[in-house]
Amino acid sequence: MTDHVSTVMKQWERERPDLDITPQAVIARLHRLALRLTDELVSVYAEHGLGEGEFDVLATLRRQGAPYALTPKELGEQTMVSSGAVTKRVDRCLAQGWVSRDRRDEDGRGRRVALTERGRELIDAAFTDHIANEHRLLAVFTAAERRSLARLLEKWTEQTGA
Amino acid sequence: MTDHVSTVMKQWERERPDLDITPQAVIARLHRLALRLTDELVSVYAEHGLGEGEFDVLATLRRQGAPYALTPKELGEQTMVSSGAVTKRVDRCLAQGWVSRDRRDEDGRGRRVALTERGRELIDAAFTDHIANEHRLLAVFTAAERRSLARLLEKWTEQTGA
DNA sequence: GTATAATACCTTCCGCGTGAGATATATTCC
DNA sequence: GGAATATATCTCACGCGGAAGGTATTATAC
Repeated sequence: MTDHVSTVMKQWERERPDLDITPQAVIARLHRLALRLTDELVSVYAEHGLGEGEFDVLATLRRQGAPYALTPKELGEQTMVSSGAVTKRVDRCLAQGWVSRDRRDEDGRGRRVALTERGRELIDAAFTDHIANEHRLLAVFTAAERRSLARLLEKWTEQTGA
Repeated sequence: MTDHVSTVMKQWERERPDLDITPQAVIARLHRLALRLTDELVSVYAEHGLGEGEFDVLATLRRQGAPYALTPKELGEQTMVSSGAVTKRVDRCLAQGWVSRDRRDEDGRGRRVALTERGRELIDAAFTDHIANEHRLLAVFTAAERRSLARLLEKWTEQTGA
């Protein structure tokens, strides 16, 4: 009860006693935690010379299975960023030789972004470290707590439609 | 089990059976959820003409209680952004007449950022809507689930040191 | 009391994502 | 087949935050 969010909540209870600010116990904490976790995850990406956007692109391609390819549109849908962001992220990966970008024969409008051999090796190494990092971050919890947390988040996700 | 994260996890299980990717059930979901929630919260700020940064500044000042003032340094510590970001956020609030920024007498290096009357009225209205929004977002859960979730997040926060 | 260091804030440049619009190709409807 | 529309991608201007460096003020050491 001595963390930042608790302090903030006490301030609001004093200043706005007309409001029930209990949701903050969940929502504010979740946001702070997400920020903190992002920093932790990004630092591992950085060890492999990857930014968050690049990791996102390479990992998304990798998990599709061979031949590790998607269109920019699919990439954007799966990673939840705008089309402009996809173009730039792929540009950066392209400049490093991690992916190729070709015209698709079936549809001249479409492109096909695919992992190169170097890209696949890189993301395999980075992803291995990434998962180890996630295990480390979750080490606080017992297996039961993890399941409980996963279930609650899943329920929320479903309802909220994310 | 049909949400995006579940799909992604199945892909990884197929592609990297050497890894235990169960942490993703928690971490990936938490990140997606945080993004989605941020969008929901920001849309309410926007109804009051506020961006996330401005809301953050005004709310932080408001919850301090009268006279609703902090130094830029304190503001940055509480909102977890860089000093450059504080300057710009305060600049924007200043331009709208929501805060004042004066030199402090005790220490000529320091400044004192304070809510104006207009700023206080604005954040009081916006914060009321904000809390209603949070209640709406948490309506999925029973009271017990909320407590459970809050407790798990708090435990994680403490351990991680956020 | 003066030189040095520390502190608080601001300025500037940069990277990244967004969103609107531009371009190229494909589809549909007559 | 041609016009209108739809689709896929890219381009560009913008906003925002980070980080490094600059300036002003205060504290410290001698």
